[in-house]
Amino acid sequence: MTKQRALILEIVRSDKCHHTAEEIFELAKASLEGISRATVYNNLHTLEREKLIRRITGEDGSDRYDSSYIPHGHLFCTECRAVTDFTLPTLAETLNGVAGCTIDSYELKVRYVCPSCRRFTEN
Amino acid sequence: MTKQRALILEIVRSDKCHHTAEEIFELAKASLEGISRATVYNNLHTLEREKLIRRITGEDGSDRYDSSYIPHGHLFCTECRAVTDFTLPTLAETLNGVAGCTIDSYELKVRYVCPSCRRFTEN
DNA sequence: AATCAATTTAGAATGATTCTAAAAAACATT
DNA sequence: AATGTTTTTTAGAATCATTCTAAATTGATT
Repeated sequence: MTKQRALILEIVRSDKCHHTAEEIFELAKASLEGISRATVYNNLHTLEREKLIRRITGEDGSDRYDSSYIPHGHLFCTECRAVTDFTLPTLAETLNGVAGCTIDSYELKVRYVCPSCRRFTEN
Repeated sequence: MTKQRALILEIVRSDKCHHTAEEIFELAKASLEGISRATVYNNLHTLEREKLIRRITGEDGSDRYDSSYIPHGHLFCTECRAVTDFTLPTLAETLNGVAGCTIDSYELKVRYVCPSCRRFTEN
């Protein structure tokens, strides 16, 4: 485990808000002067393959990374772009049934207008 | 409704396999000599906004388009890249409950190894 | 210290998508 | 059908996230 990889894992783990690779790169540079963008991408892939982090494909073209490997869904507010986690305890089981085998993983993205944005847009 | 838009809608509607924008562009060119790539992208966005087609963010960087606007999930085989539809009749209701309001839409992607690929990789 | 594999680096390359500004088409009104 | 207005189309340039490349560095092992 190189210091670059440890740092990137640390950044993803200590983050509540699903950063993009670019954001992680910026954060990493703050601690490790000369780190390269390619290193960030390489390690994000490696860590994902090792199931230490999870990738979620964002609404805006760039992928985001999530520290929790526990399967869960994401609520995307179409107004303010906030991302909120939620869990659906029985979904993985249900999907195994649908697929007819044990699934690798799932990604559930929900588009909605979050409560605080709803206050302004309604009426 | 321009002839370009009608053609693009027609292509998406008469397709079982979730084409990419590029594939739709190629198919469109076959019918309409000088159609531009930008027109394809513009219309895919417009049609999506009008809820006539649905966009799904594929596993491989490029978006795909789906003729069915009925909410449903997609099974992605991680071996052969095949995409299969499935429905989970109660999911939309469940998600309304989780979100605390009527959701706009959801996207459920499942990664697995499809039955025919499983035959080869197992044992 | 020598060796070999894995990792990192900077920057170029790629590929999907978006943008731009001008031309064409569609539409509404007379 | 002529007019003006709005929308759409077009070709190509620009952008942006990501991947690739090849050389340099690091780490682990003998």
